[in-house]
Amino acid sequence: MDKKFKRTLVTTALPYANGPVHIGHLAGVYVPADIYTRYLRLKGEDVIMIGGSDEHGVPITIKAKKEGITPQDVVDRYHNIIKKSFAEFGISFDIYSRTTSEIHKKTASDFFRKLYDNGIFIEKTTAQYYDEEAGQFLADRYILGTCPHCKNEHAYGDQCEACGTSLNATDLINPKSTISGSIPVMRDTKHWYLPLDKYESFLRQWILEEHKEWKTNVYGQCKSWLDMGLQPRAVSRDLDWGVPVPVDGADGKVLYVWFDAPIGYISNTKELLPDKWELYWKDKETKMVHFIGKDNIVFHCIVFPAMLKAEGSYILPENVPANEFLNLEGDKISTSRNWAVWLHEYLQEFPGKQDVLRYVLTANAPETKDNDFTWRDFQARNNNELVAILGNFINRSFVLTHKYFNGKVPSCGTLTDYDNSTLEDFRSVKTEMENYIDNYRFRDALREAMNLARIGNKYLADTEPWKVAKSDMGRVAAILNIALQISANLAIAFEPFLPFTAAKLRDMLNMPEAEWTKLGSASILKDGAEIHQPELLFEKIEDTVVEAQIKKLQDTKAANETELHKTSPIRENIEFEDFTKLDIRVGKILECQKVPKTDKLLQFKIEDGLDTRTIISGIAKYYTPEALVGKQVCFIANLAPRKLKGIESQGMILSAEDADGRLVVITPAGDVTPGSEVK
RNA sequence: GGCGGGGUAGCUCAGUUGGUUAGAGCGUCGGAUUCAUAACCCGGAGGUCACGAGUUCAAUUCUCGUUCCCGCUACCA
Repeated sequence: MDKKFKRTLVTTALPYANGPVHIGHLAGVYVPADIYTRYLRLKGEDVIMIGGSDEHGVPITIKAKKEGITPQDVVDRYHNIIKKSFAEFGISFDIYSRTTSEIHKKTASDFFRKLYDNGIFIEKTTAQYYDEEAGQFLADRYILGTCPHCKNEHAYGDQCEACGTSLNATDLINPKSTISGSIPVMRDTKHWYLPLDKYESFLRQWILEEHKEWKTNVYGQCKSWLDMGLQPRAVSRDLDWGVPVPVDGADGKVLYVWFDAPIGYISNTKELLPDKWELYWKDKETKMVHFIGKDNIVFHCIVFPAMLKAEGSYILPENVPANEFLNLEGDKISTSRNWAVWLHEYLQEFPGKQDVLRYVLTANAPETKDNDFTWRDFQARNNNELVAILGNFINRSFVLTHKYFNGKVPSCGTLTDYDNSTLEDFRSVKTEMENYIDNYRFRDALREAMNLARIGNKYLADTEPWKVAKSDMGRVAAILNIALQISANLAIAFEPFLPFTAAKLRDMLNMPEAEWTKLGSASILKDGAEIHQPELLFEKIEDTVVEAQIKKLQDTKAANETELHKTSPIRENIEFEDFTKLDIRVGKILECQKVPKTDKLLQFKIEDGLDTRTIISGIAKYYTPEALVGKQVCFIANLAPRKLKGIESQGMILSAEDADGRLVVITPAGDVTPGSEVK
């Protein structure tokens, strides 16, 4: 799109306030967004960058319950950590607010109400678990029961953490409310749905036809969703933590967190600019850009635009430059496994080194595919690039100027052909960088900036002012003038990427303002202007420092291993009668085949002594059908039948689960008659 | 299983609307140099562009199949 815009609205994915921020968040969203915003500001454009914490949703209420504090306590804690660390790291939000703010509650509520009044939503009544004692509906996470898969008695309604299986609340055996401990009952509840299907043709046209320039990963995923066909999505939940549904008779219902969260972008803009926020959200000449990670593509490209379109008065994003994921030392970053480099810890352990991390995360940003962050790479990029190329060039320019010209910018006089070709080289950097940044290619833009320093180093190496000084000081003056002009250019070029370093460098150069328009100019510094003594911009990072970080991660890994291999405690005793209710038998596998269109399911035909029966079992990852035919297995014969992928499964084959999750079927040690009871 | 993204030099990654010698940074080897944080500068080596088939005068690039990694989605009685 070659449209001309008057202003830019940059939004950054709202971090979920149930944990601190890590390098994956930074590389995927906040560093690129900050670079983009700083760049536009430097060009003098009208731009605002919006951020905030996402503070609603079930996981936060669970965490609060676990720790015996209120949800508000939880979000207060993490919101403050996140906000503080962002500020310290130099992410230059115009506002960093939160979805528990009053202004957000009102904005989200009004937004819902407008769609409601316009008859956009579909109302649907479904049956869900209800806790009669507590008088409320139960989110899946609030229901505990026995996992039908691994028999863990502490499985949640959405997932069994013992075996990793994702569940429906209705799957649980002996469901119990975690709030009151009572047995929940099914009760009808009404919810509102956004009919995404009605916006399908609009989205098709808008994305697939009008935004072919979006990144391939973004465009591809949108196309995938549109081709699958969109379904209405519930926008409300039975929960007491969130924005209440502003409709009569909706007591105990709140906006579903994905509906609530993106509206946070609007609320936070309102909070920042109470009088002119609409300019940024409703004027066609505003360019809205959502910075997100790849896990958020659907919400920002399909769901949120459908919401905005339904409302009617808002603009839609011009681009959604989603990044892929950053791995850490070869493994996926994981909050729950503590496999991460946490921003607040980094800031403590590497004081004053914000720009080093910003540099590394940008130079190796996951712009087109998942990338890997390693501490060795962090060290190498610092020592070989920031110290050796950028820091060193600045230092030698300053040292030479102080040595030969008492710290005053010498006048350049007449230029040689070589001087001119060097000036030519760095003049083009501005256009190159603009081209890259305008297309969200920050890694390439950063490389261009670094090339400026390479040009400088080469220039000094080729012109050898320390030799020329013995014969021709006029020539030395010209050389150092150019070296200092390159330094001044570096102070501008690096400002979006390394704001702390750029500020320090400007200070050393006595250069109060960085103006993007001057990038490429060889006359930024005036003849005779005084420059300060050089300070080192970067320092080497020693082996011991990165080794300590690697050790820390290894310890985490070891702790996770231990945790994984810990045998779970024996559950509470049951009566003999409870045991006799179970009818476990030995059966012979007559036939076995994979259930089509599934990864994990095998379908068995089993001789049970009286007849044959069909059983489905999720062990396809560990057994091929051929390997099991003819074998004898133990199975539960009186488990209520259940349909899976349209096939009725009449029982459950017993397996042992190893620490790594591998399933091994239980077979009798010797052949027995099919149908024999297991006691 | 379906869909999307990816598999390119020792490492981390670019790129190719199909066309001679496929790039960068780092690492490595060699040279030069000493203003500079043992830094900089110059040069070399290093790739059957995941695998197999097809289309084509020509495929790393297009098509199909296989395989591995990541994400979304279905699924574990």
